[in-house]
Amino acid sequence: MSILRILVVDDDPEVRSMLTQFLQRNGLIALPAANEADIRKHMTAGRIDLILLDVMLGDESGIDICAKLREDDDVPIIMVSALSTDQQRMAGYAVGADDYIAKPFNTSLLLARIKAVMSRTRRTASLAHRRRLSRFAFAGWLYDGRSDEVKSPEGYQVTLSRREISLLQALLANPHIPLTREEIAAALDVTGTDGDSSGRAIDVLVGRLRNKIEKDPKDPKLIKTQRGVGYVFAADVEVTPS
Amino acid sequence: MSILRILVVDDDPEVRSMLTQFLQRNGLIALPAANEADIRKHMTAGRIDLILLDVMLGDESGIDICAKLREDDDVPIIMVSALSTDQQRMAGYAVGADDYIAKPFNTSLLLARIKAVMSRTRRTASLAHRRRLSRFAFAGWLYDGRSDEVKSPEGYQVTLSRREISLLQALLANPHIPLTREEIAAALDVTGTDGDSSGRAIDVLVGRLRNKIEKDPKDPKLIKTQRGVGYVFAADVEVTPS
DNA sequence: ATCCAGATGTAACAACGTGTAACAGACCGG
DNA sequence: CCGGTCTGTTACACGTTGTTACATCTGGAT
Repeated sequence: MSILRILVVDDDPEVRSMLTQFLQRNGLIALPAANEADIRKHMTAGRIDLILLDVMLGDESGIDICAKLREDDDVPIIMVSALSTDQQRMAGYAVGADDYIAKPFNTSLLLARIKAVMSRTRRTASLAHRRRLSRFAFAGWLYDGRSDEVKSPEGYQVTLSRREISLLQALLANPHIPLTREEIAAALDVTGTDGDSSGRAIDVLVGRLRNKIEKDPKDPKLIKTQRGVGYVFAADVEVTPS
Repeated sequence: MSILRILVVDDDPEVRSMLTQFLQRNGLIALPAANEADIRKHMTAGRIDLILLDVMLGDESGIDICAKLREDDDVPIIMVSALSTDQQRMAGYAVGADDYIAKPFNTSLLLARIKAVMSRTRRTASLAHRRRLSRFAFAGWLYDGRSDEVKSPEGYQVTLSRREISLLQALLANPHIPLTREEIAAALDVTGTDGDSSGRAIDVLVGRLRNKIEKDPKDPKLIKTQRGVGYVFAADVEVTPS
């Protein structure tokens, strides 16, 4: 079995250096990266077994990068953050992160986590297939994650706005799991608008998506309201390769 | 396409009860166990898809149990602890735990964690099928747990509120068993309101549900009052897949 | 049998949660 | 410039929920 090649992604050079040295001292190959371009370069240049991906990468969002990586790669990803709030974890899981660890971390725990994730990866032989899955079928509808196209049960293509698609993605990634408005907001845009907004934007957005995909928006069957909690995608979701 | 069977292992019966009810309300089959012997019994008796294993089990150590389980089974294990020290996490990962979660839980995160672990192990096609077990027939009424729809003996759909449905679920899950107000409150809402409320909310809620499903709410036949105890669902309940 | 303290039923009310129409501002293309 | 789309904010309507106050019932004590 070959030595694990870990990609360490952090915009802070000191953290990068410390982590790579630590991993190397523990028998792993550690490659530093500061941003998405670095990640792409390393992954093109050679095999990467696992990515330690910081959530805050200066101008870039680790969550966004994770989501993009997931579109075309199944490499295990451990998200790293100084703030491991539940919302962030949900967002990370929503975009396909394998695990989450908070800074400052116990380095021994980090090693244990890395081993656990790699162990799981090996144990799940078909994990690669799951990570490439990006076509979602639900209640006769079809959402293709690559093309961002949505087709109705009758075969019509339905035009959704950027926000509506993001909301649909968040819901499809968590079928039958109630999502709070904060969680939805976090999944929609972690680094963008101020998350402190106490407005009704999510409700309106949900209403707009309902108007487009529900047979009867006044009696929704797909996106149900869970009073006092938020919204839950109530349809079965089948995920297949696109 | 089977429903997830979760084994809840905790020596504290209150925690066990709370967790199993929460999981059941979310469409999972939850089986309680207090110690290793219980675990072995359940795993011998039938399929277990995932184990929520508390670290501290009275005289027994969850870590030790996890290690032993790993010797001959690859069932996914989420370790649970009130103290999520790094040492404990490391020990858990070292003996093969799949994930770790600290009490008290964010229940949405717990569900997300369960889903993530199950997705990784490819043990489930989708969480979408979890409600197939939950159609309840009683006295001509029909409650479909999948759609949360309630039909009267005359075939009319009756609209129940979220709380009314939760109450009905709790009653249907325990036919002919008197439930105290505290038990009903616990079944209704684990993470919400303070359970110490000495108000009359449960009584009012029961009254509201009676108004909707009793032929004569002043002379209830379905939800009977047991004075000094609480309420008992007096009708026979037949549970079938929906 | 009567009495009564405690238990329970319930109407009324206030606060809260959610749906949604209307509007304004930003943005883009013709 | 104008028109169309997207998006969040605002205001209002309506359903839900718990609290409060009072009426009624009940079971045990006398």
